This record gives sequence, structure tokens and C-alpha cells, in this order.
Amino acid sequence: MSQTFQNIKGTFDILPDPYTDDGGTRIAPSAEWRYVEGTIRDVMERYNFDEIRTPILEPTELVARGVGEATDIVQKEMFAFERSDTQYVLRPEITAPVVRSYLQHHLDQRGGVQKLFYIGPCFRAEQPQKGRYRQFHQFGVEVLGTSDARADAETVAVMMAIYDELGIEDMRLRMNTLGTPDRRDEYVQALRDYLEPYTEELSETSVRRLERNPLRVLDSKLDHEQEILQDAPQLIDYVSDESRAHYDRVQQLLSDLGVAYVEDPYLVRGLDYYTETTFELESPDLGAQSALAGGGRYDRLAEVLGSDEPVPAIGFAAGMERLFLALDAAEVERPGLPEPDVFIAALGEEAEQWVFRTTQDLRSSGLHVALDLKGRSLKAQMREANRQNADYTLIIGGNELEAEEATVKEMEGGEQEDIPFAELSTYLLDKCRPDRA
RNA sequence: GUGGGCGUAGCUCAGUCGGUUAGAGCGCCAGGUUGUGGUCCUGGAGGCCGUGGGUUCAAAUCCCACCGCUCACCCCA
Repeated sequence: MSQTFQNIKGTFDILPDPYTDDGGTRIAPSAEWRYVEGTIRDVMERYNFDEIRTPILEPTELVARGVGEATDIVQKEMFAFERSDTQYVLRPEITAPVVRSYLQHHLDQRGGVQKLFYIGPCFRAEQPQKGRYRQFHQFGVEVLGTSDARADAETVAVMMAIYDELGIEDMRLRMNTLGTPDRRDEYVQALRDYLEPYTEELSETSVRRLERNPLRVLDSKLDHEQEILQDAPQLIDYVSDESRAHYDRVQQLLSDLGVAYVEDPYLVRGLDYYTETTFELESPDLGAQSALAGGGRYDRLAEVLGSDEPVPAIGFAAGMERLFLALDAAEVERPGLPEPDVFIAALGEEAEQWVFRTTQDLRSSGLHVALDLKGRSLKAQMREANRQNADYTLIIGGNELEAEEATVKEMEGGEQEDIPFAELSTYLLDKCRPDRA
């Protein structure tokens, strides 16, 4: 290999053409990213979400609080650094930044409920492995300023709509409620009491979790632990009547919308500011990395971030890389490179000059026009036109300049006709872009 | 941090009981009469065989070290 630079480990370049990275993952071409992002934006717009863009750089403290001091993310998996006594972090997720922005700019004063969506890169410092990058890309929404069950339902609905719109069908939506922190404490106590006698049989991980983050024990993937958990107390039996009613309402709304889901009492989140509804979307096609998106209510986060007033809120976050895996698995058709309407081939210096100028004119009129920039032979220019899949190729040489007519070749069939220079743009627009003609 | 795998052309990969000038397919470039693409034919460019050291008459091939990449474990917003 040569001595040039390499991209940072765990990052990847998005190129005009698709390729396979060293880990064997297909990296989608830029046109596909554009298409997918465009579709996400379209659906978001239809659901009346407004875009928010926050900096990639945030104060470390914001993320530490927003994600939870005790979590591994904050402990060791963030890109954090110091400069002139300020602690910076490359954001590992976008919920805390959005809430920060909401509070900072008093977005509640825009009136009504704030329905925001975002899409952009995030960072983790963890060891990269297959499909898990240090720079990855997320999209999601945050609905701030209401605890109404309809906000929960709309959040789930817009998430589902995006995957539907993109043509991903094999999905499973799991839902649960966490209730409120006070009731959860009671539940955690009950869970601890229940698991106490089994301590010997639990894995190291689970014992550690039982200490630090007891709800996550429910996440265990070990069969024998799942057996133990079979008869464990259920969170749902501990939540308040209000929480229960909220959850029922959310479920009813989703059913009304025709959104299918399964209840999963073991779907949990560890931190206190997560409340009430929680959900996760997974695709069985993806094996181990099946989670496409997840979210839930975080009615206490704003206060954790310093707000005097609580800001009830719910959102979801989803990974772009995962989404592409799902699109690949589902063999969903995506657009390729944009192809030129017209390639203009020039023969000789005089023609080159005319072509260069005319190219600009045709572009101004709305056509996608390509030309040779290397002074190559006509044959090479034709080859190039073919490679780029141009619909038409114009051939301009001495004869054409003399007659003031372009030789216009329709590439698929190969027929040629002469079109007077004066009529060129009308002719081509009519053929290639009837909507703009 | 721990364990495994892999580094040969732009890409995918052959080639290792050590032995002429290191190969294929694809891609790229150029020709196959004057100014015409795709298919076909011909030719060409492009490699410090990851780096450094060692063994040997001789190393892509054997040995050692290093570097890089990668997968898995841990963890997962």
C-alpha cells in the first residue's frame, strides 16, 4: 500500500459509487444517502416536524448528565477533550443537545408543542467492529412540551412511517411503560428481593447491573437467567393508575392508527429521567444487530439539564447505518447516480470553445449536461458519454459549426438527427425535461 | 483492555515443500482507417508482495519484531 493517509479507524467515506469496507459492510453511495435522507425529511415534513441542527461539539457536562454519569458511554466511550479550560465532547447522541437548545432558546415561546427532527453524525470512542463505527449517523425526533398520549403515538407513528415509506416491511415494534421514578424505586426493591436468593446463579454482568442499574437485569439474554426472570415481579404491576391509563391510551391510539406492536415487559431503560412509554423497533432480518430505532418518554430530562420547570417530552432515535443494512436485507430499490441528459462531444479547438459556452447555456435552462474536460478523442468522448449513461450525445465539429446544426444522437437507439443551434435547448428540454420545457 | 484472523495491481483474488523479468478477472487508458459509445478483438499503464530485521547462493514464500486493518469478547445512548 502507498504512504498516503487513511481515514480514521471506525469512520468511512461515502463515495459516489458503493463499495465494501474492510469489515465487509457495504457502504452506500452518496446518492443513496441523499435519497434516504430526503425520504426521511419528506415524511417528517408530512408529520409536521421541523428540523433542528445542533453543533457536533457540545459541553462534556451536558452529555454526561444527558446520557447518565454512570453509564459506560460517559465513563469511557466518548470523544472528549479539553481546550482552554473548556471541556468539549463530540456528541454521542442528539437528544440532550436538542433539549439544551430548546431550553437555551426558549423554544416553548414559539408557542404550542415543539415537534423537532434531526439527522446527522454522532461519535463513540469504543472499539469499532462490524457495522459499529466511531462516527455514525442518527436521525430522530423530539416532541417537547406535552405529556399527551397523542405525542407518544405520533412519535411512534412517524418512526413507523419512515420505515414503511422506505419499503422495510419485516419489523417488530416492542412497547412497554416505565411509569414514574418513585414507583419504579418500589419495583426495583421488589425485583432485588426476588433475585436475592438467585444471586449465586446470576452472571457477573447481571450482578453488577443489579447494583448499578437493576432494571437492565431484565435485558439478560442468557436462557437460565430468563428462566429465573419468568416469575419475577412485573414493572407494569407497580406503575401508578395514571401511568397505566397513559399507556393504555397510547396503545389505543396506535391500534386506531393500525400500528402493530407487541408488549414487552422487559423493555427498559436505566436512567431516572426516562418515564412512561418506551419502545424499540427491530428487524428480524438483521440478526444480532436487530435494533433499528428506539425511544420513549423522558419527562425529567429537562430538569436534569437545569430547567426549573419540567418539560414533558418524548422522542425516538434511529441509526442510519442500521437502516441501510435493513434496506440491503430487504433488497429495496434505491436510485443510482444521477445521469446526464446530454453529453456534448467537441472536435477541435473551435468546437471546444463553442461547446464549453453552450454547455453553460443548456445548464442554465435546466438540463443536466456533461462534457469532456481532457481534450480527448471523439471516440473517447463517446465512450465517456456511454459510461455516464447520458440520454443524448451532441457531436460538434467543424461541419456542425458551419451548418449551425448540432448532430444529436439518441444513445439508446443510436439514431441521429441534425438540430439547428437555435432550437437546441427547446428540443432537448422537450425530450429530457418535459416538465421544464 | 483480552483473544482470533488478515495484509500481493484501483477492486476481487491466485501464487508459499524458497528458484528466471510476480499473475488472472474486472476496472482504467489506447488502437481495430478520415468525426461515433455499448458487444467483440488487440495492446498498454499500473505492484518497494504492509514495514524493518534475520536465515539462505536465492525470500511474496521460512523465522522474529513492528505497524495497519479486521472480527469477537465487554458495552450499547
